[in-house]
Amino acid sequence: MEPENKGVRGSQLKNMIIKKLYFNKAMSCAGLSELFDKSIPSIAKAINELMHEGFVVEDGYAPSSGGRRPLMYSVKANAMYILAIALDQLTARIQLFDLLNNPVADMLTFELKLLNNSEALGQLLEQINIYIKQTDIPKDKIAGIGIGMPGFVNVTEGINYTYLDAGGQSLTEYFTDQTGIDTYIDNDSSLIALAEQKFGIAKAQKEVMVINLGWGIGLGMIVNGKLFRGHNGFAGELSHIPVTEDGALCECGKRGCLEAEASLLVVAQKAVAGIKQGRITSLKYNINDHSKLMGDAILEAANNGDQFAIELLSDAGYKIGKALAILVHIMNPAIIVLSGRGAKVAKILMAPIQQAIHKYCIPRLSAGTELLVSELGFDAELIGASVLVMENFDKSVKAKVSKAKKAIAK
Amino acid sequence: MEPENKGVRGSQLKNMIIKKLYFNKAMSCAGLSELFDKSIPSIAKAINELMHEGFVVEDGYAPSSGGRRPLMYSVKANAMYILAIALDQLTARIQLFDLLNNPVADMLTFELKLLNNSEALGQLLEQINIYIKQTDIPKDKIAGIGIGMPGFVNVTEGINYTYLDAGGQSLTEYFTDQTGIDTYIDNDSSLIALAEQKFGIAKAQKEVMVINLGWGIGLGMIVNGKLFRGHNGFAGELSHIPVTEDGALCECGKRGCLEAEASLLVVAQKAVAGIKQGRITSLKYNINDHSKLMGDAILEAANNGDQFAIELLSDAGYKIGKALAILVHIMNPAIIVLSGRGAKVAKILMAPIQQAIHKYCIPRLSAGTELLVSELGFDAELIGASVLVMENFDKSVKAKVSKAKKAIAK
DNA sequence: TAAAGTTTATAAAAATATAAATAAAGTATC
DNA sequence: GATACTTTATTTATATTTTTATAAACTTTA
Repeated sequence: MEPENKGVRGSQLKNMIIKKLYFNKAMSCAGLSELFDKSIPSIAKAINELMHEGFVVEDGYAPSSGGRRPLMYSVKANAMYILAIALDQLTARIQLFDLLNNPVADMLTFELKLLNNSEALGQLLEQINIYIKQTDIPKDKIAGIGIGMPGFVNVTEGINYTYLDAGGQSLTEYFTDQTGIDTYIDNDSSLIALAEQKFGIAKAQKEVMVINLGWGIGLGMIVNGKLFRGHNGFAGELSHIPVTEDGALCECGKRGCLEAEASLLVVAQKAVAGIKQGRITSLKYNINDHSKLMGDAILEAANNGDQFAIELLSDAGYKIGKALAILVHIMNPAIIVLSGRGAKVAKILMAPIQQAIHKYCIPRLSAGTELLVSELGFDAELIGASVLVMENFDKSVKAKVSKAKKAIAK
Repeated sequence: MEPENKGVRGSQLKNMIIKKLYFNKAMSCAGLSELFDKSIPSIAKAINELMHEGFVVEDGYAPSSGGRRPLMYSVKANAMYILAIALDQLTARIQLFDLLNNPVADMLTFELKLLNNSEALGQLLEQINIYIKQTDIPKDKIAGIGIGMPGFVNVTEGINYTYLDAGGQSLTEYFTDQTGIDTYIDNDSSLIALAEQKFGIAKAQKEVMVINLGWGIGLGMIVNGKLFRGHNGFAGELSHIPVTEDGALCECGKRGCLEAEASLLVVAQKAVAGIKQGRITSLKYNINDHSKLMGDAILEAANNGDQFAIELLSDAGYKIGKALAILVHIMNPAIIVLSGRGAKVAKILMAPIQQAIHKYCIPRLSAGTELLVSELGFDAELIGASVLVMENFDKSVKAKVSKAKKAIAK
């Protein structure tokens, strides 16, 4: 009876509603009306259509604020699904979520070396297709694929300049073509920041700095409520900020860079050196051990009270705090979140970081910034990948229309 | 015949058009339609009304881009006026502009000491009222008053925490009430940044850092095309970033802060000390000279080739460059603009600043950022104050309506 | 406990914006 | 140099959106 598509305009609003409900759990017509600056009848019409289409469900009445109670609406969890993928240098994780961020299939983890591995791209695609097939969910029910990855990522072009070279071709185009599902990519630290701001400890905050403590030291920046990437997408390069005069030589050629002084990899190297010099510690150094394994061992040992490990991490924490003090001066964030692999020793890091911030910040600035530890932990990047897809959800219709027009023009 | 007010909705679009034409000189119906995502008839209707109301004029045809030439529309220069005010610690400037940023009356400059001067507020108000009366332009023709001032400014509350205390009352409310004209305030460095991005050398750029080289070292940040102020409005606090280990003691209690090492005031003090020690220079040190006068003398001397002055400024420039290197790592700006009082020696500062940026930045980042010198110079703050008013122009109608509603509710 | 004031929801009429058709004024192509 | 194609502008019919009025559900106050 009704036309299949009611034009870009109407479905634009509906997509905006779905997106908002994904992020905000439940809202009333009145609330959405206020938010989008549309009349209540317009919202009510859109909501009714969305209910008929199976995207939205009624979700009970909210408490009254002095008048008639609003009927709340939520997104229907299984209306669509999102495929989230998190890569680090060595491992890939794939996980399908529903619209309430619940996993709807077991997570798939597999080794995927990114550095100098020309087959990585093909391997990842293969695993994605296998994973989707195995979940038995039709592809058109998957709203999109979000991929978080280390390296310098150009989000608009969909290219990673560091890893996963597709011969200059856009990675997003590659995956979109090969899977038939809209794909979006971003830097791992950026996605962790996104996750913390949408569903984590920095929820709804507008100025948030998220530190990704891993083998390197990453920074994801939320500025004015949105991911900030800078002019060329290279913003947040905290790793090469100087924290000591004439310190260790960094790969970049300078001395005293944060990454060369305080990354988990450096801490591990210092641990190995210390053991060789006979430091008493519960850490065992095996000549065959990869320093990345040593890194994990240090986190364990520190949490178990090993003095040497704690000492090393405290030293690293103080230097991180010094860099954060500079960051606070420039950005004046509401919240700094410690996230990533190193978040599990956050309790040990907190004190020296906070101490350095207080020492190196003018009080007015340090007083305005709260230092918090991630609660999402290891899941942050996957959640962030999921968020990335939904962030683009309301844009997709318009983009597709203009894309189609361009294609026709050719 | 026609109703006076055609509702918030229609006039909202018209205000958006006026604002856009103020910033962009001339645009066509088609261009505005694309920009605001409104149909051409809607735009045409609004434009016609604006022409009847005397806000907009036809501005000839633009060259064809392969079809019928678009008829361009511009804002009518004398449709409204803007009162721009620029304060520094010692002096106030008042200037009335038309909508093409042309001065429509002589600039008024007068001494106004901000520090520990409880009468400053009243004096400023008096001069404003005198100035307006003298121009003979009716108040309802003045779109707003924009005031730039040093100190920590809370823009939303309209309060300056450092100067011009109005007993906790909002400065914007004070001036709006006392003059009958909507007033907006902001930090001087922020307004300089705004001016550079709208009408200066960084025009239309989205990621811009503007350095206000004055007695202190200020930073105005344009992020994602908009002024960035941070969570508490304190962002861009470049002055207390460490640039030397164990350097000069700063007012803030730390050592080696940029401001304590490289501000114009410090350079002046170093000059005085150097002369006392017998350095050969064209600079003359009079025991009665205020060090601020010495600062101006140094700028002169350096431009005239005085080696000592150049040496002092080069040293300061290198330290500023060191701080900018950090800024570039974090913000990845497209452009850094040198502006403010010190811009007149920019040619001397450029080399050491650029040198330090190259030395302390990883190449990928320094390559993406251009270092430029302001062309607006001393006018920047006034232009910025004018921009501030127009930035708020499209918001005002809605804000007034909601404000009026609140007032009625009481 | 009744009355008054809020907030939310729905259904009608009224206002507004848009798409489609048409015209006008160019450029590019053969 | 005529024809086809672009881009811009105007008009009209169509579609959408909002206002206004009304009702419903609830809190607060007298």
